[in-house]
Amino acid sequence: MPGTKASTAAEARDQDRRKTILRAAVEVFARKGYHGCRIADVAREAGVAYGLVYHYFKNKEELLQLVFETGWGGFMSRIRDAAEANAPLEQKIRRIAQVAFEAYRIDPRGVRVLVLEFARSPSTGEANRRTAFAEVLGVITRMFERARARGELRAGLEPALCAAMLFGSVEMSLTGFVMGLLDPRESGLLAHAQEQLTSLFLDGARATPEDGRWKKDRSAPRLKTVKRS
Amino acid sequence: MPGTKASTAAEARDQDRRKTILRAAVEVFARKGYHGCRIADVAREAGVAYGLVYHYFKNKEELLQLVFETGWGGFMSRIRDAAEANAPLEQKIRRIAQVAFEAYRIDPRGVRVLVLEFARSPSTGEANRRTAFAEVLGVITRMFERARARGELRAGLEPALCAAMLFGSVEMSLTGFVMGLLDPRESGLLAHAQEQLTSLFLDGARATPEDGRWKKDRSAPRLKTVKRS
DNA sequence: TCCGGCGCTGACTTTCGAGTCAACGAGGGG
DNA sequence: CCCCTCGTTGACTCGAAAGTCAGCGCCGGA
Repeated sequence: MPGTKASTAAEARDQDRRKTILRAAVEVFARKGYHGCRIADVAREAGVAYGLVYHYFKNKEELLQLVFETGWGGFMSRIRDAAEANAPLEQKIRRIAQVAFEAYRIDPRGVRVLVLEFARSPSTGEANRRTAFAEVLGVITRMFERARARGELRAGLEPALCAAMLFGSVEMSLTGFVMGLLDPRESGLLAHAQEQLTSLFLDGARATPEDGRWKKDRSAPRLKTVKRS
Repeated sequence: MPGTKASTAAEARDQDRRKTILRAAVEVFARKGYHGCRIADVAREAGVAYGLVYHYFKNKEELLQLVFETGWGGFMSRIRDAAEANAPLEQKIRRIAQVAFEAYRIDPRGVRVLVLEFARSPSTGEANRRTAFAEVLGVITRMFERARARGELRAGLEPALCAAMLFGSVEMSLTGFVMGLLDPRESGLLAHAQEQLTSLFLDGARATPEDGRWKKDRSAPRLKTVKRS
């Protein structure tokens, strides 16, 4: 039936347009932040007319809401996969770190939006960000509860606080990268970050009595200080 | 000289007014966030006329800037004291945690503003928050560098990443409290938080041998479940 | 080639809040 | 007791950006 075919093709083009605009929104959002983001900018970035944005999205809020949901949804599902995997705690934590830093490597701009803008901006009021944090922290808390039940967690540690600390570590590290306070190019810091995060979280920062023990042969133990002024 | 006396008294009253408005600004800011904050709200909260705000402050930006500087400045100087104290790493970390959680206990509203609004909102554009984060992370990074030089830090840990993880842990825990995801009243969680943060950061989350021994077979390809239940 | 619909356009309207300013009145000095 | 100063007031101006809409022109079909 031609009608179906045509309408299908039309719908496909529609979706393309939507995606174009959405991608442009991410771009502008990453560059100028939530407040500095004007619909006119999004339209220009997408190469479409101002009014068209309102054809595809009810208003600015809905647009930004969708930008967020897309990005956050993807991130969340990966985190959830990692946290709910059937694996030892160590592997789960490593995977969580991996999800985060890999996301940054692949799409720094998208991470920037999530970490710096969405996580704290009143887009749909506060409910949104509150829900988002509650979601991650909830998932990770449950991971630690299970770990505790299995005896993988050191005694006396409150799962909810562990979750806050783990996610906080991840998030602030990403913030450091995103803001340029940590330089990803420097001595493979980005690659190192994932392993250090896992290691520090599991075994702590304290020097061991027999310090000098290494899990793995690493060639360059000396890293120049990464400090931005 | 009466003139001096009068002008002094006048100046004192001036400062009172300024403080009243500043305090009102913190209030409104905590309640409605940076974006929802209108000068009209601040004026109403302070019980003064709209125009008077502009007598005491150049513009909205300056007003909010001062709100931040006051709060952040106090926080920073305490953190700096803790990080630069002449004490073992463990004590410094404990003090940093203490500064944060104590601040929350005393003035949740102020912490709310700092943690949820200031830390991530484009107030004076981005420069502000970038500077703020750079400042804390810089101070804490230096703390870890000194610790490493003294042999207090486990080998292979990058100070800048340690700093991001420590501060991230603190910040996300506070976020949890501020957002009500962590309940401070619950079994003394607030008091516990400080100790757990220190303990976990220094010694890790991994169960100790007496908790039940786990081996970390990183390279084992078996993703199959670990039998312990 | 002509027609008709609709995706698309961007100028216009509306809304909203920052920042201004002319005037008011309390209170102190002459 | 009056006037003058200046802190204070809040209605107004102005600009910026969200959101609307009347019509244009592209494209597919006749």
